[in-house]
Amino acid sequence: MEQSKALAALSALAHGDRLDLIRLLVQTGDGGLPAGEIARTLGLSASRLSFHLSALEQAGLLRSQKVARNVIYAVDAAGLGAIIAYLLNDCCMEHPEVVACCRHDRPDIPAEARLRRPFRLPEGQGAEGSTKT
Amino acid sequence: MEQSKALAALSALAHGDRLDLIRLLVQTGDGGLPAGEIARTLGLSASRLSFHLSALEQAGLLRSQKVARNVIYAVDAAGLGAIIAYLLNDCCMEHPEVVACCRHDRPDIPAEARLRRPFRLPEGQGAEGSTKT
DNA sequence: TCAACTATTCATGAAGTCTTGAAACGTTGA
DNA sequence: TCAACGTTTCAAGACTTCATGAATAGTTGA
Repeated sequence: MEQSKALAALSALAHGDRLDLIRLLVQTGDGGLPAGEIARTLGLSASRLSFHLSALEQAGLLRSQKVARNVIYAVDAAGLGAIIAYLLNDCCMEHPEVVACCRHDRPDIPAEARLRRPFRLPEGQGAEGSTKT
Repeated sequence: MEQSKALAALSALAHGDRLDLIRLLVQTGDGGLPAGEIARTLGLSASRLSFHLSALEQAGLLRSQKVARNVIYAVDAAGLGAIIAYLLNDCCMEHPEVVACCRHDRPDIPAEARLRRPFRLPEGQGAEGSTKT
């Protein structure tokens, strides 16, 4: 990963609402959520959410897909993994103590917390199958 | 780790010069480097470097120690590990694909690259043994 | 005590980001 | 065709961060 992309991802993550947004979408899983649902859940105005969503999508941390009149957002796991890998490997050179600090197990996170609230579209509305530009 | 601390750390990391600074100090190891040496290595003005150093130290990513007329800076491995752990565990809930993306081995980083250029003080100048406020 | 050295702080202006509300755009169903 | 809906875009102002050079402060050795 280039440094410029890493900087874009770190800047995108350095904001409370956007961190909440990532957490929500990680919990939701690959199905993702439509923008309006995210706005209601996080209590954000439509325009503010749209601003945050596009910041995260431009940074490669989210994917979006237009479905009917909704736009469904989901985390881009590869993008999230890449920025963490950048910090761990490129930046910290796999420094043994850094690695030790962040690779401890977390038995306190129950498995069901990881993929809750899967989003289901109303019947009859299929996905378009391609990622939005 | 609280979200406010994570945000401070992410903001501090979202800057090219500061990422270079972390990389340099990770490579240098626990001995650290004095501010002037860092400024010369990275080609930064003294005031600009001081600004970046205090941003990183306030975010808990560096430690400093006054030694003779120098201030020696070194990475805070626990702090660096904590922000990576925050992203991986608290934010991404150990999402399997995210974890898979960032835990691949990196045999391309030679071991000697991790702790090069250890800094040695001129003889007779001992450390004060306490971290600067 | 004084000059040299190391590092930090301060003031200034430039540049960038954030928030808000209004307007615009495309989709859907009547 | 038209109104309702979901979402994005835009403009303006508030706020924050950044870069620069000058001033300040502490340490050392003569």
